[in-house]
Amino acid sequence: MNFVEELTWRGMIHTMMPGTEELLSKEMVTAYVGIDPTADSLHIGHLCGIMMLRHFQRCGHKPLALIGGATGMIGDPSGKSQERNLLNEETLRHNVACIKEQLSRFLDFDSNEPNKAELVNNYDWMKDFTFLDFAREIGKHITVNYMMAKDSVQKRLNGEARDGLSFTEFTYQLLQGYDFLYLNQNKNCKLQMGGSDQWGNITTGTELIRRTTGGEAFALTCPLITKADGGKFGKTESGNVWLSREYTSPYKFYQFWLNVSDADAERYIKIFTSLPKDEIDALIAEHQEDPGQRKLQKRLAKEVTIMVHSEEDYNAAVEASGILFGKATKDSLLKLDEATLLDVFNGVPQFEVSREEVEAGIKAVDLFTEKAAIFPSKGEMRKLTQGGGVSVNKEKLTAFDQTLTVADLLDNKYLLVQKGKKNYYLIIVK
RNA sequence: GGGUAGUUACCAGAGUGGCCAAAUGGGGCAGACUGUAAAUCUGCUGGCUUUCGCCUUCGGUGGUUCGAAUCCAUCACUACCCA
Repeated sequence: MNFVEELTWRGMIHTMMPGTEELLSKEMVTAYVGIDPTADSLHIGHLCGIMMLRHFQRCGHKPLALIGGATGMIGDPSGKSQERNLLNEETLRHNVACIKEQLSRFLDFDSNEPNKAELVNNYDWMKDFTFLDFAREIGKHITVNYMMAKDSVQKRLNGEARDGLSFTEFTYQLLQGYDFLYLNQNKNCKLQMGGSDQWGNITTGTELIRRTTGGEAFALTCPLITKADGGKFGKTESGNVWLSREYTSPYKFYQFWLNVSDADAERYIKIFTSLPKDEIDALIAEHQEDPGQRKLQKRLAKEVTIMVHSEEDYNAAVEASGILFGKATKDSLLKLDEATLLDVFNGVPQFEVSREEVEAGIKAVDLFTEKAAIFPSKGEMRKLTQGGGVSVNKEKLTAFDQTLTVADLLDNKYLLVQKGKKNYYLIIVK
């Protein structure tokens, strides 16, 4: 199955420039996807582009990951970004290193194959490019009329929520276009991929290449990942879902995928796993027969967790989920030995308090707001408790100022607090 | 440079001297029901307080007033039109 066929059945093609498929079938092609290094970890919003590169490499082509060290400083006007801060070089270097580490789980950077992946940073070729040179060499090839016609620009100029567009942001598409030109000339890169929101920026690049060097260049975009209920993909109540375990624990990561709705699961498993078509088709059929089993979600969560983290992390997450969401009671918690308990709660936020404070008996409110930052305010905890949303050791808290003592501790050491159904916290008494 | 409109909570958006911690909608969180899903119903959604109440908030600053999101002055920012 060739690259385009692969992406097609996976539902990962939104728009493709005519001629792309022919190009891919006649030679090994180099393609790139851009990534902004605004943090030292990728989040799952980046995953779609990365998966495109991964399939690309598996189909024998050469993937480039472009880190937008320069463009990331400016901010893409498509989407509602604010003016961004300049990243200093040190931060940038750190972020690039971390991102490369993460990318290496998906792409092969180290082989001796001709199609090994490469990482490039546009800061390297933008930093010494002066404004005058840029204006003369790049700017003169593209008309403002052309740039104005872009959707991302039009939206800011005439849309419902028009809020103006600074010159800096307006220039963004040219900078991105120049990246493509540079890679086209220096790396023989002929294809740029990205999310459908990047279409306008990408075509500025192909246009620029056509007008300056007459070279051939193509564009391919994937659909924006959406949720069936219209919410933003990749966000939970605690923010972005990151690939780094520092920001999103493997347990939480696993839970995110497990909680995907039926309506989304079919699309996601095609996009975010490398499972072959017949296997996915079989899973979908099984799932439709008995959706309550959530076979799709479980498999999706398994594949992605193993790919991003590891088999051990996956097993730990499954075990923890079984205990936390199974028919656990206070009794079953008491039966766990300490090692298992700690293992299970590895990915759960933990707080330490001193033994003296609990020995005297402490009100739950004080413990959960002052000693451990489970609730931001007492009022919030009170309201949630009154609504029946707070549990301690799997038993609902009846009053928010209920007094807790040593007798409530598991293993004489731990307190398992539940905020809502899905948010667990472990308090360790030292 | 000139003119016009505007800046209210997470977002959108009402409120034009006291009845305003501020309508309504969306989003978010929680409860019930379920399958850790969706849909539906219910509650909450500035802080402290069991309630009463108190404190902080309507772009910034200063003023008028017994009392200001609301009136005045001034500054800043944004959008649109003209140059």
